[in-house]
Amino acid sequence: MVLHGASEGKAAEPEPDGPVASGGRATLKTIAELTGLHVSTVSRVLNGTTSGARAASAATAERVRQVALEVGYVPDIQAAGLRRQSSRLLGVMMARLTDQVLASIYEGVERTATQHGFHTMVSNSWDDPATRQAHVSMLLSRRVDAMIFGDAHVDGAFLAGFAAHGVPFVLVNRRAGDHPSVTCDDLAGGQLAAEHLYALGHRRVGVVAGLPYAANGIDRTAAFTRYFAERGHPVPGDQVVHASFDAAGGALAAEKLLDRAPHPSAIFAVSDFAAIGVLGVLRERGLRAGRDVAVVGFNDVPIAAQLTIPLSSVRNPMYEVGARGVDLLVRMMRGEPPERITLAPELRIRESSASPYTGA
Amino acid sequence: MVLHGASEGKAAEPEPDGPVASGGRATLKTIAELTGLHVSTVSRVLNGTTSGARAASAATAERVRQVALEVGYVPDIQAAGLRRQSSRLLGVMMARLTDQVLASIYEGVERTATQHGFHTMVSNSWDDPATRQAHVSMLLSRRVDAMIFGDAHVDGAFLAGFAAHGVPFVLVNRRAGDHPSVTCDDLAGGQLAAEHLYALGHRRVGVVAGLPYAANGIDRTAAFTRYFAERGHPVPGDQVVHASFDAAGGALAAEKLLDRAPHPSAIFAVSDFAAIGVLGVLRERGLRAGRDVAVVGFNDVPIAAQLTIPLSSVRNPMYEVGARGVDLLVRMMRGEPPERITLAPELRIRESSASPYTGA
DNA sequence: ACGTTATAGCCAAACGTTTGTGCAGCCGCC
DNA sequence: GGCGGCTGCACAAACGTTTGGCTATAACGT
Repeated sequence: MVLHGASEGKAAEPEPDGPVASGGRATLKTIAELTGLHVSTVSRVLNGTTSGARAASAATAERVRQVALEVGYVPDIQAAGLRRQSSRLLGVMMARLTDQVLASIYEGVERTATQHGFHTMVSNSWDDPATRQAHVSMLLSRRVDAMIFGDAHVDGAFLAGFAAHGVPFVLVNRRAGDHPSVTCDDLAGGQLAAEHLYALGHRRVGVVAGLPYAANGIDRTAAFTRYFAERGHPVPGDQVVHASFDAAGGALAAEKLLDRAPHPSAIFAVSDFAAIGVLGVLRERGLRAGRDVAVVGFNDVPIAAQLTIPLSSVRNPMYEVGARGVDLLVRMMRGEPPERITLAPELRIRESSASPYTGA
Repeated sequence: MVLHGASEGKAAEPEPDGPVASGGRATLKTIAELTGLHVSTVSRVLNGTTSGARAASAATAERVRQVALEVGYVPDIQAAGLRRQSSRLLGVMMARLTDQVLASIYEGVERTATQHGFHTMVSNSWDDPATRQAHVSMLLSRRVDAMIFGDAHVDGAFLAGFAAHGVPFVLVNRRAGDHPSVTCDDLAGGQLAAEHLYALGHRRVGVVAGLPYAANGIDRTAAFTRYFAERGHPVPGDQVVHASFDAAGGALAAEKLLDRAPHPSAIFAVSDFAAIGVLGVLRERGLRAGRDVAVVGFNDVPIAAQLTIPLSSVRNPMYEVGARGVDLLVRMMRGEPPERITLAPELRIRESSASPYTGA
């Protein structure tokens, strides 16, 4: 368990005639000199190329591994990547990891990438084109083998340019154009929320719609409003307000929605944190969520169920989205065709939307 | 803004006599051949080594930059790192990025590292030794120039071993031993919470203490209980319960604390998300936070103020912790001495602990 | 005995950079 | 007009790997 560097060896150890490079960290050369073997042989042993013709003898292999352990050899992936022309590195762009949804997706990405033998390098783009561009250039510079984008804009302008690099990529969380992607089935999710509120008797509803360039918010909103429109209760344009996915955005949007008289009897927020912002504003105005105004969020983050007024939400399999995204990417790198995958959402009804509309 | 690869050039362009390596992506060699210069000259130009004696002429430099742009050259940092023996990469270990506190700290780390010309590579350790070890080995393999640990265990066993690598590091979020670190002043923070609740009249208090190996939780708890003990109201051992920092952990701990009769009149949770778990349990038991039981959290995450019962909290300058951590690390790499820095917390009183204890 | 084949390992080139050194040409100076 | 110093670039050696090709020995079948 305890690691130890090359410099930790016994100082008085008698050195073989040749000057053993004991200066910096141990490299293949260090081991080669110590064992009297050639560096290529050491490399093959350590890479487990034991199968096939090129294998070393069992005894040699054992000796190499022994010495490698002793000197605390740790391979230089940079050098290997240079030679191999592949970094075994996946670049990941997220809008921001303080968004728990994106952090959860990233966990799925990281875990699954590790299983496939890839490392990941993640950056926050803050949904800002310049920052995104800078970080992507950085990742390209580090020769990532592929990319995962969790911050796509629905217009797909950036991705069109990026595709020219020939680096394979898949989108998670937000789809865009016909690029390969793994997302929650946001249309189905939006409809679930609509069905639920409609069934409760709500007809005057408002939507906190998320950022206008994010496909997840767009789809959730579109399916939701379509459902009401199809039943003869179209949602007026001013009752759909765009805002950031966090609590502050939700609060801002709620202010606008509730300034209208009569205020909506139900609010659908396309993100739980935005919904929490809505709950806060309701309380400030002396309205009780679940009684005066029904609230439904999206994603079903862990705290949704723990809130003082537990929040109804559409469950988004976030970890799964990340995991499946990497799976798809790996398949694509093997030459399999790109896909657009959607994962099924699930409605979780809680107190914030439990009681039927009384027409108050 | 739009990127374009080397393969995007006009196909019919007449090539200079030598075979121009137009196959894969553009390298220094590509540019060298296109300009008729030597690769070393190109390198110097592109690295902005314009100062001093070795500079290229202004005309040459301009031509090089022009061609570099045309062929869409993007440097190979791996190769540069190999030669330069420094990756300009900072490794970051966090317990898990779905913890908004750690994600915020990471944002500070990422931003500040970028300012200093470093890239960051972050991994989730899940507070699990084996996973931590695996990811750290990975980062070492990628030849990180330094490390930031946000997941230190207070015993410091792992770090003692790690120090042998000679890779400089600083701790953020959780201190350990006398390793350099940047943390919130958790002792001061715990005391702030204690002073506040004591002043309100609470004498029978409980603590949700966080994970037993996390110094931040330990310090916050220690200062809190010490304050009460010094005033003749020691907190019984069974009223200090350890749990994870998230809502689930807080809920679990709250169950235990409230099973006791009489239950505590105030609960201090060393994390806001744990506090939210506490709020949930209070509600389930028909107790009202802020009236029946005062609750104070820690960190002051954005949603604390937005909750239906806004949560009192001790503000932790999380972003700042990350940023200052990198600053310190960079200074250390320049040879300046290590430090242990603490940042001042600040009490934010809200409804969850606004009313004085009535002795109910 | 001899050709064939498998085994075990060495050799060297290559990946794309950076950087110390060498070397022309040119300018100015005495 | 010789010479020192500067300018502007080229040369080549690294950095640590991986990998195709090669060689020497051994085993083996005929």
